[in-house]
Amino acid sequence: MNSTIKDIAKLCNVSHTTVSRAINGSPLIKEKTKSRILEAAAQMNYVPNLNAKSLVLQKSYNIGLFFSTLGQGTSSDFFHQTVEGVNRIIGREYNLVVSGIDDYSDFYTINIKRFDGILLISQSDSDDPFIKYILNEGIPLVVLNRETELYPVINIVAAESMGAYNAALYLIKCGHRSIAIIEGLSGFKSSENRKAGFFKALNDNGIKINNDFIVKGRYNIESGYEAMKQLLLLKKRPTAVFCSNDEMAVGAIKAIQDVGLIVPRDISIIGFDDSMVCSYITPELSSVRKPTNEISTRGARRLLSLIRERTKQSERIYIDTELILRKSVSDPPDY
Amino acid sequence: MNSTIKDIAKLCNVSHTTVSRAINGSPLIKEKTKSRILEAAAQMNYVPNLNAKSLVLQKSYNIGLFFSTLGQGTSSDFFHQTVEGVNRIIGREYNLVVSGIDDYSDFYTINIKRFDGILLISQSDSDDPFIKYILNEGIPLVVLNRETELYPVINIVAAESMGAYNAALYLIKCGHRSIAIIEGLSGFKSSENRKAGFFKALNDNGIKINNDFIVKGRYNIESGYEAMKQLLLLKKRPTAVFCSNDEMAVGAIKAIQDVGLIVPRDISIIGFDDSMVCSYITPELSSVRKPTNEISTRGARRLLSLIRERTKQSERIYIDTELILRKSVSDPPDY
DNA sequence: TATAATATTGTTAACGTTAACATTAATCAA
DNA sequence: TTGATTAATGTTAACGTTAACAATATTATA
Repeated sequence: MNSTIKDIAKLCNVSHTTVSRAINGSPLIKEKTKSRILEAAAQMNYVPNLNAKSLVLQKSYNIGLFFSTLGQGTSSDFFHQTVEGVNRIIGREYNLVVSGIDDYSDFYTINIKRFDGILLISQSDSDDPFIKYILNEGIPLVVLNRETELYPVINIVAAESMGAYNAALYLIKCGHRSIAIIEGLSGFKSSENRKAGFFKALNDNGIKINNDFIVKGRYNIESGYEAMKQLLLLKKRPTAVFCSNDEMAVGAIKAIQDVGLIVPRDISIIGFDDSMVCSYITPELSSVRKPTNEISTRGARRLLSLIRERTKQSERIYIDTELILRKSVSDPPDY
Repeated sequence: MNSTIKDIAKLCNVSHTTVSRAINGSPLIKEKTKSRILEAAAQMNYVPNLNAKSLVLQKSYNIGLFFSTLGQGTSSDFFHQTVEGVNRIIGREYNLVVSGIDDYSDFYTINIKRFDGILLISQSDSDDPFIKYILNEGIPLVVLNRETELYPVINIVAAESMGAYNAALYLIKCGHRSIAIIEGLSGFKSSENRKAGFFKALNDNGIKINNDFIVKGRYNIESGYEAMKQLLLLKKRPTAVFCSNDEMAVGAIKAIQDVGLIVPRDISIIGFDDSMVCSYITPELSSVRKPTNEISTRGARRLLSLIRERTKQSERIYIDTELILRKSVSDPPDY
C-alpha cells in the first residue's frame, strides 16, 4: 500500500539505487535527476521503511532509557524530568524506549541491533551486571546519576557530596552546632556521598559529631518520620537536621509537628533533591537542588555524540548542585 | 558476529526454514529434529534478529505511549504511574516508546510499520487531529483519560463527573451549604466533567449556587492561590471549597493560611486526583482518587488484545473514582 | 576527434527472517 | 508389496533498503 523506492524508480524511469541516492542526498547523482525524484517521492507520500533500513544498516533507531526500576524507589518528579529532558534532546530521529532493568530476568534480547545506544539512570550498585553486559555487547552507553568505575563508561553525576557539604555549612553559618543527619538507604552511592559531604563540613568547622545524631533512614517518608522520632527522644536534641532526601525531610517535619514543636522555630530541617514537594509543604523546605535536568540533557547529548563517534574511554562529569533556601531553617533557638 | 538461523542450519545439517520452524514452534517438524535444533540454538546463543522479522512480518515490536505533551501540563505523578502501569502490562515482547504529540510538527513518520499499536493519554481536544491520523493509518489505538467521540476508538476514562458529585455530596453531608468551586483549565474535558458533577450534587440537594462561588482556575498552584484569594475577599465566604485538582487545592490552602485562617477549622477544602502531595501537605488533603493505574493497565491490556484481534468498533469504559478522606474537611464553623 | 578521466546511472547481492510451494521420507490401507 | 496419504524437510522468493561493483554517459585533454 505504501510506496517504496522501487515504485518511485519505476515512475521516474531510473533504478531504485538512484532513488536511494536521491533520498539520502548522495553526491553521486545529477542535481536534476535528484530533484525530479524527490518531487515524485513527495507526490507519492514516500516514507522510508525503517525496518528495511534497520536490517541492512544494523541500526535500530531506538535509544533505550533504562532505570534501575520504574516502580517503587524511583521518584515521580525525577522520572518525569529525566524522560522529558532526554526526549527533548534526542528528538525525532530515534524512538525513546523506556524500561526498567528489573523487568528483565536475563538480558539476552538486548543487543546492538535493538538499541543504538543506552542511557542508564542508575540508582544502585546492583546495576553493575547490566552495565557489564551492555559494555560487552558493544552498545554505546552513558550512565547517569551514580558513579561507576566500570570501563569504559561515560558517567554524569551530581556533585552530591559538595551539595551536602554546602547544606551543612549553611546550617553552621546560621549558628547551629547540634546538627543531626538522617542517612539515606544504605548501599546506595548517593547515601554515602551525601553523608561524606555532611561530615566533611562539620569536620572542617571543628564541630564534633554526636553519635546519637547519626540515624539511618531508607529514603522514604516513613523512615524519615521514625528517624526524627528517635532524635526527638534524645535528652539533648539537635537544633538542626540534615535529611538525605526531601521525602525523609517531609517525614521528619511531620514527626516534629506531631510532638507540638514548630519547624524551623524549634528545629531546622534541610532536605536534598529539591523535589516538587519542597514548595508545597509547610514550612517550605530548604533543599539542595539536584540538577536532574542538566544531567539528563547532557547525558542524552553525550550519548548521541557517542553513537556518532564511538570512542572507547571512560569519562566522568560532575554537575554542581545548588542550595535552595526556603523557610525550614532559622537561627538555632538558643543562639 | 551473532549467529543466525543459517548458521544453526549449517551446524545441524538442515535447511534454515527448518530452523525457523523449530524456533517458532511450528507443528510441521519432527519433535526430535526440533529439540536438536533448539539445543544448538541455545549453544550458539542465538537471538532472533528483530529487524529482519520486522521487515517480513510488517511488525515493529514497538508500542507507542503518547502524551499530549511530556512537558508543562502533565503532572509527574500521573506520568510516572501511567508509564509504570503500561510498562508492567506490555512486558518484554514490545518496546515501550514514550513520546509527546507536541514533539511532532507532522505525523508522517508515524505508521503501522513503526508502531504495532498506540496508547494515547489525551488531555485535550487538540489531540483530535492526531487521533484521526492514527485511525487513518490503521494503527490499533486506545485513547485514555479523555472522552473522544471519534470512531472507532477504544476509550477508557475515569468517571470524573461522578467523582466530583461524590466529593460535593460529602461536603453537603458534613453540613456545608456555602460551597464554592475552583474550576480547572477551560477547554479541558476534565474541567467540564468535574464542574458538571459538582453542580449536579448541589442541584440534587436543593442547594443554590452563589455566582461568586464559581471561580476559574488553571490547574496549577498559582491559579488555586489566586482563586482562593478572590473567594476570601467575599463578604459572605464559602465554608467549603471544591478544587478541581489537587495542585489548586494546595494553592488554596496556602492562601487561606496566609490570611491567618485554618483548614479545615475555618474553611474546608477538597481536591481531585489524589496525587502524592495529598499526604504530604498540612492538613492532609481529602481528594477524589482518579484511578490512573487502573486506566493505564486496562488500556494497555485492551491495546494488546486489539493488536491481536483487530476489531473495528468504538468502546468506552468508565472507571470509578473513590473519595479519599483525610483531614482537610470538617463540619462547617457555624453548623 | 580520439581518448582518458570523471560523472552519473544501473545490476546484483546482501541484511535475516518467514511463507508459498516443491520435494522427499515415512506411514497406512488394501 | 504397492500406491496413496500424510509427515517432514527443502527450495526459492520476498520484505525494502544500502553498497559494491559494473556499465554507460559526459566532459576534459591532447
